[in-house]
Amino acid sequence: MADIEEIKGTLHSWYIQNKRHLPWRETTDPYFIWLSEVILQQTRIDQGLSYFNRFIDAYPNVKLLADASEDDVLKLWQGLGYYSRARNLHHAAKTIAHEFEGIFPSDYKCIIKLKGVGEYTAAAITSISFNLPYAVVDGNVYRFISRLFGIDIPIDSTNGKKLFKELASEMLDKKDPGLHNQAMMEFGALQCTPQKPNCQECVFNETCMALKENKIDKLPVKQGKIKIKHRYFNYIILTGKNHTYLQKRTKNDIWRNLFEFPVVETEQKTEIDQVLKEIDRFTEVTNNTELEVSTWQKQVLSHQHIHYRFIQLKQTEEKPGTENLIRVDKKDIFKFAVPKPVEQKLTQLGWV
DNA sequence: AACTCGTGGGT
DNA sequence: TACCCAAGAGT
Repeated sequence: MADIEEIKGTLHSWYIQNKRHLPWRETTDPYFIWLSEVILQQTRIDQGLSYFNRFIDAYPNVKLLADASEDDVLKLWQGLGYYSRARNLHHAAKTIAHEFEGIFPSDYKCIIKLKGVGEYTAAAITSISFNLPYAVVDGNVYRFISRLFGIDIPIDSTNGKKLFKELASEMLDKKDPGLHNQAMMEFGALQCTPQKPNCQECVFNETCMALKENKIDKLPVKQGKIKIKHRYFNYIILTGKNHTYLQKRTKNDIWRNLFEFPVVETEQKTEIDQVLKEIDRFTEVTNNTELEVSTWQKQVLSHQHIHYRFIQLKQTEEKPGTENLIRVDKKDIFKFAVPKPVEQKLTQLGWV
């Protein structure tokens, strides 16, 4: 095996030649680095890039983000998923504005205390923005290191996390930790890819243990397997000529603090009549005509499959419900952050 | 420490 | 199709 210094040099050169040009690589401002790192958590660059640009456009500095409303921040985050990131981002912005006078903290211990900033993000910000020697360990780094050294300890085990963090720290180039960390991740993302990496043209194809032992497709090892839960949402669209009703999801559940049509959740695909009984919670069915029911569709989440359909009831006589329904003019619906199934329905209806 | 939180792309 | 995975964090 080549020594660590040689590996670092090879990686460094590879990065200089192959790195992608991205907006957050044009700056070391910790606000922009932080924003990009939170957006990119569990998210591909292709998916997050436009969100980054919209956020720095809407909130050019941390104070402006802190002064925004959570509803507005969530609206800008709509479609990106893992909405706790947006809520925590906003919360942390307020912390920085109020406790640090709007100046982004520069040491690891302060940064990692911010909501939504864990070990990975704290290491990324401190190394890239402040040139501090903290090694990042993300999915790319796990994959690259496990293959390079032929390590089959599960990356999602306690021992595995500890070992990979130690190895990443050993490999870290303390003279340029920011460049090194980004090189590790970029290499994992572009060269040492999850499926079918091009090992023939890899700069480490003579040092990589996994390639030598023909174990590329077996590394890294993951032990955890998630169990999928099925849920059934009957969305009730109550409409008048120019309005409808929305609710805010305030429980500790998926899509927390996003808006949606009032929903009747059932154990399975229930008969319409059964659901209609529940609708009396919202309004009186007898005053509604023209019932329109969509087919079932499915939204796949990490741990859940949400089966959903829309039951549209056109009201001839307005009867506001009893359960915190928000009466919304159709022309104002675009202001609300909504989950993907609702967004698609709104688009189909031509309301957004 | 296991579980939960979205969405989209690739095979 | 069904599965994997993606610049992880909070509880």
